[in-house]
Amino acid sequence: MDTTEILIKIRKIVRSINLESKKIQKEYGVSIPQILSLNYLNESKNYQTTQGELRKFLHLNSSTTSGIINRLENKGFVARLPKSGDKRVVTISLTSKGEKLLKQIPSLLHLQLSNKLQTLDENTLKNVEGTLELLVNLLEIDQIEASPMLTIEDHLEENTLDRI
Amino acid sequence: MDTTEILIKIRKIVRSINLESKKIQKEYGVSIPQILSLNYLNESKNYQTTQGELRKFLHLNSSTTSGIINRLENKGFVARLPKSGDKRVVTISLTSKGEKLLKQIPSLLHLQLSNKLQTLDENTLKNVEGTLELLVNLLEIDQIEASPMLTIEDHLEENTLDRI
DNA sequence: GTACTTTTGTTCGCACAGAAACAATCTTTA
DNA sequence: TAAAGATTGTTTCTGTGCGAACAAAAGTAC
Repeated sequence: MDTTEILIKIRKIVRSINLESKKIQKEYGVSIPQILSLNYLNESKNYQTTQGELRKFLHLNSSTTSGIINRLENKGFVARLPKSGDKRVVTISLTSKGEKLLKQIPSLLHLQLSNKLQTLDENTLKNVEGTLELLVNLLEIDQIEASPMLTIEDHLEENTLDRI
Repeated sequence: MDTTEILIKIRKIVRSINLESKKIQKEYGVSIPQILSLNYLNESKNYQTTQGELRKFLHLNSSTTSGIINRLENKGFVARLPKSGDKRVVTISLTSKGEKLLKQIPSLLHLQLSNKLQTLDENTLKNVEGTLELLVNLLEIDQIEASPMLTIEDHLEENTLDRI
């Protein structure tokens, strides 16, 4: 029964993170995925990116990414600029209002989980990382198998984008 | 930057599990939370339980649990029997249709994650469990702090229910 | 150079998830 | 016993997340 306990533990971890996301949303009006998006924009060239780049960074479905951008756009933190050469591509830009917000929000490093993690000693932290990496790999093998040809490239690309 | 990488890794794990849940839902018409609920009912006395018990087992919000029961009820796998002594309490019962479904669904142990986990050797598996336990504890401390008096009991109660 | 295919995003429908507000019922207390 | 409070669920609102269907634009083939 070890494996089902692992499933439940993962569920618990997810739930805790969701709860923290809700808390942040209540305080600052933006959720964690929204903050991750704003952060990505803030560190992008010209404070701009495209839906596709953001999608790859967040590892999310295109429709989900669209929804997150919609909410940020409605609040005025982000603007869609459909101007570029390829007219299919929508350029997303951080607004000054969005930049102002980012400065007021405590960095993600101040999240409860991050804080707690930093209290761990070096070896334990490395172990945590290694275990998660193991789980990620265990799970991602199937995704590659279940996907068409391009996925292996996507996968490599994803890994190179694994930074906040 | 270790901590942000950990956050992203957790996101990836969650996403994989969600994808699997969607796949199961497409094949069998029920999602993982719904299957967990049916399983719980199947192992309960008289194939019956209450919303509150199920909520504690799933570690979910009352409104979320309500929604899951609604979907199961609409499909006829579960019935609400408002008969018990305490008229606030809603008894939930597994229908024969629900029992039939459960027999056709491969056990949760056949989930991809579970299968993969079983390929690991004893020590690695123990390590995975330990790490997740560590994360759970790290995260749950805050929930207790942030909650009113009863929470500590709730927490203990939750732990005794941590089986599928 | 028109027809087919691919790429890029959006929209819709669904499920999950939580908070807040509410209703109904039970319990306590004054 | 009548009023105040607690408990149990539901409903409503919002956000995340995915797949399917779609539209628009770009690229390819013939």
